[in-house]
Amino acid sequence: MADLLDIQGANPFRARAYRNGARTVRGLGKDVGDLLAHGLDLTTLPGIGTDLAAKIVEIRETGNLKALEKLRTQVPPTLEDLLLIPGLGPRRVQALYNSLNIQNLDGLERAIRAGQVQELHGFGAKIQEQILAAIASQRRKKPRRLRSVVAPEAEALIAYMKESRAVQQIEIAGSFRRGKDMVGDLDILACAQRSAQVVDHFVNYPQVTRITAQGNTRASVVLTSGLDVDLRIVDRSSFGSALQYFTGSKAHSIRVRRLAQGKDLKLNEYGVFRGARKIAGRTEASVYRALGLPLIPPELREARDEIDAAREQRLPTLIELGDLHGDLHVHTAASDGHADIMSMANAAKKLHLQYIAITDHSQHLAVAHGLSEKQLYRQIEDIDKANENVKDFTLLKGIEVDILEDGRLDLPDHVLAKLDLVVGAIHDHFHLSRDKQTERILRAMDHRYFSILAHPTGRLLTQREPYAVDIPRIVEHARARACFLELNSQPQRLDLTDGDCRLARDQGVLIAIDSDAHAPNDLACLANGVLQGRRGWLAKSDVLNARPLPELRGLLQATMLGN
DNA sequence: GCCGTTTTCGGCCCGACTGTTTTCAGTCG
Repeated sequence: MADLLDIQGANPFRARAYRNGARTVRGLGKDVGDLLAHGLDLTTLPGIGTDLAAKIVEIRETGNLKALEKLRTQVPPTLEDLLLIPGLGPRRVQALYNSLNIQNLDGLERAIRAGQVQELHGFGAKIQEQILAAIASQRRKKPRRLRSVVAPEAEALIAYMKESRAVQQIEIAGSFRRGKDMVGDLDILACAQRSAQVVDHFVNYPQVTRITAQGNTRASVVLTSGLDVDLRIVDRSSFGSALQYFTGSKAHSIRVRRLAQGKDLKLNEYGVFRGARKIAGRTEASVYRALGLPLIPPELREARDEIDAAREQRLPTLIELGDLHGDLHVHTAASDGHADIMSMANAAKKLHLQYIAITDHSQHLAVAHGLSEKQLYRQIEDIDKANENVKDFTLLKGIEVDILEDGRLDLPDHVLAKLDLVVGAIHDHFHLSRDKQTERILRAMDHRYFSILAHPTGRLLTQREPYAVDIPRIVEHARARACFLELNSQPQRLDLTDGDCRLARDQGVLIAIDSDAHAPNDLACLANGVLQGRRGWLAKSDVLNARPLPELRGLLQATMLGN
């Protein structure tokens, strides 16, 4: 709607209202349809008034939006493709359509080659060149990448930048700093007095294949990997406000700037100003303080309700990696892992953990050499022996047991009864209906020995969509059943999502942040899970494996006795 | 189209870079 309204030349603030509303819905971290089903009045959400609320209801009930269909009869929807070309915004697309009746990429290319476009005001040789290049490479919005894939690239670039003496301070900002599981590009903020020198150093990074913009205080490049990187340089006295601005999210920034406006202040990347007088900016904390807020951690800056929470002094103290005492989902070579029990235990000890649970696969998952009942009995003996040989560390006996299609567990009760915990997981029949999949999981959770639901949506980022499942119902059931949900720390999984974690937290359901390690080095993945948990507002007290061993044992036993 | 601790009308985050201009519009983040 917003794109088409812009092209049509409608009131730009009307188009922006649609974008704001869309951003609110996208940023909820929950399915807006679920919220409607639970009776939420959408007009209580920021940026959603009676009109947009009614349109959302219409989409949910009819799968359609009449206003959009009508708009599409007035503005060819193929014009949206033109907006994806860098350098083409609504005004230029509008000019192309109105003056030359250009409706799609093919028409645009023909018109440029025929020399028609250069007749238009504002279309010089450079822009035409740029458009042709973009059409040739079919350049669309770039796919987002796993944060964990970008991380080493980012570290290498930062190390390079620090070689320049002109760089006084440098920090990664953007969605990377907010800890998102996927990032679109890399935003880097540096602090320097001779900024042109830093820009020069940056664009000469050997991995740079293309410079897309270069000025005195900012530059944009593309690396050989295809990653877009933006660099911004400010003076030391503005580092905090620039970091706040460059970290985003966009929606969060807009709300913070509005808050400033309401206090007769102006916030930009150079600082917080009262009239011409700068009252803050050196640190992020000073910026938030000037607005009457405590420092909001980057992971929370998604324009959900963090600003209200900050104002009311009810921001959580977020979980940190060092708060974890153990890991409740670890594999060994007995199934599809690559190391034995003692190797995993020693690796965990090095990370200052006090306990891990050995949870190999069960027999149904043959491809992972899942354990039979007999093999599991044998492993239980192995773990008992291993416990005699480790000091100041405990190995818990567990299993990652398959949840069968009908919701039964893959191993008989008499062997599950011998374990400290039972981690249930779905590894097949991903395409059941949402109701069936949810019922399947709920039934498994009702099993008397069920402790934790592993990777609750089965998603594999960049590879596989989550299976259809009703997370709010599962959270509600976990609360009633007093069992636990896993936040899987594998970089491609990271389910529960941040929004799911928040929901569980709000319901008082404890989350296990597990590595799902298949090798000793894999335990380091816990850092990914902690970051995601922070995005889900989790405090230490919300995390099952942040409990010391005696307390953990009590909670696990209560789960079993509860049946 | 949304919103309100001056407001139900009249505002709406704010600045850098590019290209095409001779002072700025469009785009982008």
